[in-house]
Amino acid sequence: MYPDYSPRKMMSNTMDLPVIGSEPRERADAARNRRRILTAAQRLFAERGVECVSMDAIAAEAGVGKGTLFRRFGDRASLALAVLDESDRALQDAMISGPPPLGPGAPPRERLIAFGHAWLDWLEANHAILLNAETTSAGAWIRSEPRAVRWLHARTLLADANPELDADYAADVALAPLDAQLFCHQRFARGMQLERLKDAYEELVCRLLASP
Amino acid sequence: MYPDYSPRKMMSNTMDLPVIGSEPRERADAARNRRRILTAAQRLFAERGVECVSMDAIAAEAGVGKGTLFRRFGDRASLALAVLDESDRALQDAMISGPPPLGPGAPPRERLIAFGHAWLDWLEANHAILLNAETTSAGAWIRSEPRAVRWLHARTLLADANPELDADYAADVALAPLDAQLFCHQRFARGMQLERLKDAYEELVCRLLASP
DNA sequence: TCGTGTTTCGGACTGTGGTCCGTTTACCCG
DNA sequence: CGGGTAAACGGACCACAGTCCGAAACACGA
Repeated sequence: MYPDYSPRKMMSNTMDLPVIGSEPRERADAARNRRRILTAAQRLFAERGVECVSMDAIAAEAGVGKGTLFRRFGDRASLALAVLDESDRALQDAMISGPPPLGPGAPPRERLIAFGHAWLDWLEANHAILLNAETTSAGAWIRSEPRAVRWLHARTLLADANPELDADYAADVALAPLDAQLFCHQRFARGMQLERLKDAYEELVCRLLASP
Repeated sequence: MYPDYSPRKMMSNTMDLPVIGSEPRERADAARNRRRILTAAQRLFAERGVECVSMDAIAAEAGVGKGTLFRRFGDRASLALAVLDESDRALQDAMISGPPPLGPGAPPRERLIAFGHAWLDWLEANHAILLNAETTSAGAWIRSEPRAVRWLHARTLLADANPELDADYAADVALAPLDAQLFCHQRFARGMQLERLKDAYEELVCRLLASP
C-alpha cells in the first residue's frame, strides 16, 4: 500500500534509461523530482551535517512538496540509504567483479579481509549518513538490500574457506564488527585508529576460519 | 546542562535510602513521581507494546505532567533503559557475585560462554524495549552504563583467558553478536532458534580464544 | 491538437518527542 | 510554626516526521 517504487528501483537512482519489460514507464516529472531530491539531500547533508537537515528543508531545497518527497522515498531512513546508493554500488561492484583481492581471484580468506578493510574505509567516509539511517528507523539498515548483499558475500566466502562453519551465523559475526554504531563508538568515543581496526579485523577473520 | 540526575542516579531506581555524602537529598515528591512514571511505563509497555506507547500516555497514566517526565529521564531511550534497570541489575549481580559458571569461580572461557547464554536469555525476554531504546536515540545503548559494565566484564574474561588478545577489540566482537538489532533479525526475520544462537555463540568464543 | 484516464504533485494537517518558564511545593532554619 | 529559597511541577509551546486528498501535470490515442 505504501511507497510506489519497487525495492530495486529505490536502491538504484539510475533513472535515465527507459525501463524494460511490463512495468509502466516512470513519468518524466517523477524522474526529474527524484533527481532533484537526491542531489538536494546530498548537498544539504554535506553542508550542514545529516542531523541538522529536516525533511522540510530537503523538500524546499529540491523545490518540491513534502508529499512528493515521502511518496518517492517512504521515510527518512530510506532517503538516507538512497543517498548512499552511489558509493555503495561502487563498493559492491568492486566486491563482485573488481580486481583481487577484493574481487574474485584471491583465496576466500584474503577476500574476506579485503572486504572488511574496504568496508571500514567506506564507513570512515560515510558513517554519518548510515548511522542516521540506522537510528531514525528501527532496523532500516539491517533489513536493507545492500546489507543483504554483503551478508551473502561474507557467507559465501566463509563457507568456501571452511565448510565446517555454521555459515549463516558466521556471516553475522563477520559483519557485526563492521556495524556503523560500533564503528563510531570505537573510532570516536574510544579513539581507536582506523589501521588498528583493520588489523584487528584481519585477526578476527583468521580466528574465525581456523579449524580447532 | 541537561537532565538533573547524575548517570548513577538515573540507572538505579532504588531511591529509598537517603543519599550519602554532599549531594542534596532528593525531594519526596520527586522520588514518588519517578516511581509512578516507572511503573506506569512498565505497565503500558507490557499492555500495548513499546512502540504503541507515547510519552504523553505515560505521563497521563502516571498522573504527572510531561515536563516532569522529561525532567527525570531526559528522553525516551533513557526511560526505556530505566524500565529495564531491574532485570538488568539482576543479571549484572549474577555476573559479578552469583554462582559459577556465570559468577566467579569457573574458568574465564566457561564464564564467557555462560555470560553469552544468560544475555541471550535476557534478550529473549526484553528485546522489545531494548530495541526501542536503541533506535529512538542514536547510540543510546552503546554508550549506556549497563553496556559498559558488560563490555568490561567480557574484556576482563578475555584478557584473562588469553593475554595475547587485543582485549578491547575482542570484547567488542564478543558483544556484537549479542546486539538487540541483530538478535531480533536472527530470531524473528530469519527464524533461528534460541538454542542455535547459544550453540553458535559458544563456538564463537572457542574460536576467539584459540591460539593460532 | 485535443480529450481523457491515470499518475504525481504539494501543502495543509496530525501526532509525537522534546523544551520552556511561570507557578507550586517541599525542605530547612530561625 | 512561619517565612524564604531552591527545586520540582505541569501544560502550553515548538519542530519535525509522516499522511491525505483536491488540484495539476503527464502520456497517449484519436
